[in-house]
Amino acid sequence: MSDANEQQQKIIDHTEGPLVVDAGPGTGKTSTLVKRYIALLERDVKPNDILMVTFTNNAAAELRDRIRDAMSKAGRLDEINSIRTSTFDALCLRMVLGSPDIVSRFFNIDPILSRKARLVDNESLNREHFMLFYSDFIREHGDRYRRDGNDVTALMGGLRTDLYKLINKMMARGMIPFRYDWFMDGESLAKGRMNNIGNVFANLDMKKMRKGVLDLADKDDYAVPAEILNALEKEEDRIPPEIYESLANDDKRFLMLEFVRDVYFAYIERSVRDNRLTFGLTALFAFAVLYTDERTRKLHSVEHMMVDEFQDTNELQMEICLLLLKKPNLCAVGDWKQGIYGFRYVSPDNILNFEEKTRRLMRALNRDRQRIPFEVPEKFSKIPLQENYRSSALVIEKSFRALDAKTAKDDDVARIEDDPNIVMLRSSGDPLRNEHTGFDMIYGESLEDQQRAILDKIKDYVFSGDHKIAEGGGLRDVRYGDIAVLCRNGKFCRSLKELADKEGVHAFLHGDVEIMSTREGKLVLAWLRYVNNASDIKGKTAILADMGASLSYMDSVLGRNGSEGTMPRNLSDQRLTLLRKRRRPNDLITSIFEFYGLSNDITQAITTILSRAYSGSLITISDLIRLIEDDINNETKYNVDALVNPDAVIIQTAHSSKGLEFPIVIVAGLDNRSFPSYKGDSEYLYFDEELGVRCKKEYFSRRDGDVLYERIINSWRDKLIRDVCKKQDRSEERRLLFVAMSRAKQYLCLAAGNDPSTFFKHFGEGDIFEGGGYESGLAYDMRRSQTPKIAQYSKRRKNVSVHELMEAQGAAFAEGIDELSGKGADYGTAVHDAAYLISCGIEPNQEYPELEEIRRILDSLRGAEIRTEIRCALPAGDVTLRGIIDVMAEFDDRIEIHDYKTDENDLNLPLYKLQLSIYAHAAMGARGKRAVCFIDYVSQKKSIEFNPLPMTDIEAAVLNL
DNA sequence: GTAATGGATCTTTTT
DNA sequence: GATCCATTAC
Repeated sequence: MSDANEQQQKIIDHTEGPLVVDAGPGTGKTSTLVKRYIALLERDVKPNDILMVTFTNNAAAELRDRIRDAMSKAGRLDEINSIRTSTFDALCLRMVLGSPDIVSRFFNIDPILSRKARLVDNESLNREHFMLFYSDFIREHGDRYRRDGNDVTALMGGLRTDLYKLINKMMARGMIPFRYDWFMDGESLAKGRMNNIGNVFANLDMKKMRKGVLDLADKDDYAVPAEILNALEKEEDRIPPEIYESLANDDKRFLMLEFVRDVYFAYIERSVRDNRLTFGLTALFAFAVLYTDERTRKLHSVEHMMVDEFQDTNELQMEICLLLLKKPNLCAVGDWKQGIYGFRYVSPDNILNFEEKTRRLMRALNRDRQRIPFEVPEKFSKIPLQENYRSSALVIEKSFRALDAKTAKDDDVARIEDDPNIVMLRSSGDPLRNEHTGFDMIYGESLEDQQRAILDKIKDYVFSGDHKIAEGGGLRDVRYGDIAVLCRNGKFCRSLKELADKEGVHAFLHGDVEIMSTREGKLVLAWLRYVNNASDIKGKTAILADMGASLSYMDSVLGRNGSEGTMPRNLSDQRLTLLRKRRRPNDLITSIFEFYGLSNDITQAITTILSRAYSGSLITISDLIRLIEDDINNETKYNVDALVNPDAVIIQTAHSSKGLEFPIVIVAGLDNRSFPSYKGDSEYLYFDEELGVRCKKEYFSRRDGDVLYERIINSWRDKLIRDVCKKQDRSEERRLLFVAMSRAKQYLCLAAGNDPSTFFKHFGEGDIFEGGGYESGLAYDMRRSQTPKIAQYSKRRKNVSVHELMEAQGAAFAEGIDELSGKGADYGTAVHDAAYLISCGIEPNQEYPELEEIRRILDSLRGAEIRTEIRCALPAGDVTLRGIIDVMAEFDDRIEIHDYKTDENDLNLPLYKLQLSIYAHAAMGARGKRAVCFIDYVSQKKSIEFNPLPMTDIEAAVLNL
């Protein structure tokens, strides 16, 4: 391990009292943490008294490995098994299951959590559990919330999902309900700080306010009370107190708050009764146990605590940290600039205002008795790490520029040099990185153009020879695996990956996938339905449609055109086989995939998820069906452990790139409204620090004679508050851009489409560094930087179908193409369709003499992964050739490309060789294996095997166009 | 100059 | 259904 730099050493030596480490990207915080750990041991602190907390299992495991390593080097082998590293969640679970009975004491409820309580990590199942509980709650207590001309039950009827989300947010925020009130300051948090922000109203433009109210009064789906309008009439230039009062508080809202609290509390009670934990509940209960029980506190508390990624902690986690300390030795390591998890109710506040928050929380937690056994420390230290060992000076400079990029045209963001919280870094890594570095910007005229420009840029990095990677003190050429493309959203990732496959660029998509919406997921759903109920039309239709059955065929099979209608024999047989496995879902699902010869990362993930759900709380096949349907509806994503090709470009979201580094990074999709994203909170029920718990809808009733009109309408109060009083904070988008850009070690590139965002323009328009005050005194000069010329991707690639290309190859062949065989083109198509059905395991209802040969060919491919009718694309010259491969069989060592021909002679052979060679090159590019071609003359019962023609022949053919 | 209107386009996810 | 921005209206 290399020596620590000056600042790192300060951190290592700082062993007494609270310490915040501002660890920007690439500053070596993990190695500093490891060294600090060893330093503590050398001061005779026992391993049992040092707790290292991280967020992910990976991070915890890595930290543990590195500490072990360092300890064995330091000759401390005897203590190696006492290292305490943990994730927050594992730590909390251990504490809860250690003293489960305390939870009931804290909440004063009858049911008692048992040691066998289970943590359910499937979000769909948890949501479903909540919904079941909620229906029971409404049935029993719904009437309570219909009073005083209000009906919260009706209001919430359509907002159940929002309610579930809100409760989870409140957990993270440390808002805890009791039966009749809230824990600590929960109530004032729920009500919001409206009373303290009178000055917000004082500064409001009365004209704007008046107009806002009057506009809403005119609309059908709002109901502004008459007294508010009257008040507005009277007061000319001052905001009438009635409006102020009505915005801040009103009875309707208070009944809603009561409802939310009661549901929240009853949900906790029910979860305890069902012995069922979620991640949120586990943390909440861990806090409850620590807060209540001195014994548990003593059992788990430590003298030293180091928390990594502290900017990602929420309020509850920070409280748990404080309750776990014997002494004020909390070392919080993180970087507020990388706080990008606001949507999980985390804000960089914990690290930015560490001192103030610690004081406040300690006071609150010790208010009635001393739970934290020390006084609020006098001194809080903050040490920044300023040496960056990852990136070139250029990359660092550009990354920091992200922090003052405007998120909208009129955004007035402070320049980074004016922001006291920003600590500049110097590049201290391999000096070769500063020689071989670059910053580029590219854009295209459309989304696809942008993605093609990205792929071209990748090829340029890899093949032009203009770029070198610094490694082990030397230089080497660029490989695909050095490059990462970081996008704002998953959709962009997926479409880019698709295009990369078509263009033969080796790429690997990292990230969670909506696996239930894939073909594999839908097949399982269809089969489960069909197995569960032999007359399930949806299931049967999906199975047949997947096999490419025609509409008329499906009608006859499903008995829709008057006939009896039976499923094909092999399908009904398969159903019976599966039915016997209905109690063994793992086996059942595996068999479904086997039937299709499917075995890949997606099938793997689906099998695991469904089996796990089954072994948990689900019992029947209909439960599994519901789970899959839920996941499809809710677009639930699951992690898929894909096989990683070490030499492939990594495509992932900017969020998931946190903590990683790559020699070359392309930040993609810097498009207007996309990155930065302008999308606001879509929840109708939400919590906001200032506004408290609010609802965008309200219950409205009007009595007209004997008739009562009831409606759920938009809340004028909420609309006004958000329109007039709230400005939205998009700083997180800047931090996300910062995270993405600072992953790069040497080369950085930004990409946009036809409508670039403010972020993209920030780096492209004019010389933004001119006259700037970059007198930071650091080792590089920012003003030296050039604004790059933006290379536009102008030439749009033309798509050419393989058949067009063949037709263009001269008169000699043209004749043959039009009449594929003596039997005509229609006949050829019919045979192809039948062949497709056979490859899917279905017997076609029409028999052709050629099918015997086709069965023989498919038989000969046993052992290979067979895919049929695949679209493929191959860039050649300045066009992209596209076509459909009849059969592609992938063996371990090779790929076989087959194409059925019904010709009676060999006249078109040279042309077909060209056609299959194109397919072969596309397949070789996509799969990285050699390919062999087979022209299967199924009418003549012979196959011609050959090696694909070289690319030069294909390019020559393109020139003939 | 400012206000009203219309068009385009819309996310992230450890445990 | 919200929200920014460009265009039009005054």
